Amino acid sequence: MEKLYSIKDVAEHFDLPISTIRYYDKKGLLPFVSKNQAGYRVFSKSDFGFIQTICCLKNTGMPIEKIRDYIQLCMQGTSTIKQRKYLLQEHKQNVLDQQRILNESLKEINTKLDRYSSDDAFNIISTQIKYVETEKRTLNLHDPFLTK
Amino acid sequence: MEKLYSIKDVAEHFDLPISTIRYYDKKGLLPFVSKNQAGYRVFSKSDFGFIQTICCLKNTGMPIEKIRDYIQLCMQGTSTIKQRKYLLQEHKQNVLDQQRILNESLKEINTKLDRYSSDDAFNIISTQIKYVETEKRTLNLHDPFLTK
DNA sequence: TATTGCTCTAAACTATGGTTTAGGGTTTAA
DNA sequence: TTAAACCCTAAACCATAGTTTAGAGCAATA
Repeated sequence: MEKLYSIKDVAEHFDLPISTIRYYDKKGLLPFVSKNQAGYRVFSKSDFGFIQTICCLKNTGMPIEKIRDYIQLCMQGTSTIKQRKYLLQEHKQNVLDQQRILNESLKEINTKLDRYSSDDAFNIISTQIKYVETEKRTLNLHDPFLTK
Repeated sequence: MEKLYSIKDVAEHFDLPISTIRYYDKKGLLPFVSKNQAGYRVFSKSDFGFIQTICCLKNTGMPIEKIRDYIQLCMQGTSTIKQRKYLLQEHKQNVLDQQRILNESLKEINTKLDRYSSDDAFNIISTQIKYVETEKRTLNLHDPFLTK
């Protein structure tokens, strides 16, 4: 049941441009990929697992260089389990931080959307504008609003 | 109680480099900021509100150009409320997508961390390595593991 | 009043993560 | 056996989001 896959197969499976896969290979992210006699990359099923991991780390904002470090640790066998664990624990904290920031920002966006969607949106925004204009005038600063 | 603030004050408040604030101004994100006779930027309290919004959009991955568009709509007064709402609704969907991706990726990371933290980590990883090596051998591909 | 610290612009530079192009070989199917 | 579809590398190119530098002016204080 074992099968070989081309770079195109991989690109389609992960919805990535072929050029990106080549780029990742050049950056050292794909040391597990073989090449055939013609110099073509040939992928096996287990390579898909590694690439899935690469996409997961990429999607959570890990820089290419660090992904490469992680993959290289994987290639060094069981002796690097502790290092991989530390690396992923640190990254997990980054992901949790990103989630927190995203949540907080989403609240701000929802607050604004509620205002814009309110029946009273016009009056709310008008009042805000007037407040800013008053403050700017008091401080002798230019009125930033373009409403002539 | 009205007060003026320098670029340094703003930088410290938002924990941004001064150079970034100048960069945002150059990119058109800060049309509400005045300058004094010496050409120095002077910020008022209400400017902090706009900049808070800019940071919120930046933190959720909105490109500079789109933030500029949003701020410019704000400066055009109440007539652009509907456009602002659409812009933010679209962006909110992006944020929700980001959250989904982050959640899914976090699950994968946790799965790996569980493995690395297990008492049986060594055996689990060993077995995985052997599986890959067998597959690669069957397909006549090189063994990517560096364990001599 | 002079030093220190703050500010400015313009332009060059950097980092990251790719994409595109040029030139050329391989594979498959009609 | 040839055209279409694939694959390769190297190198140039691009976009985004800044940062740094150079050269200069303003402000506060000892």
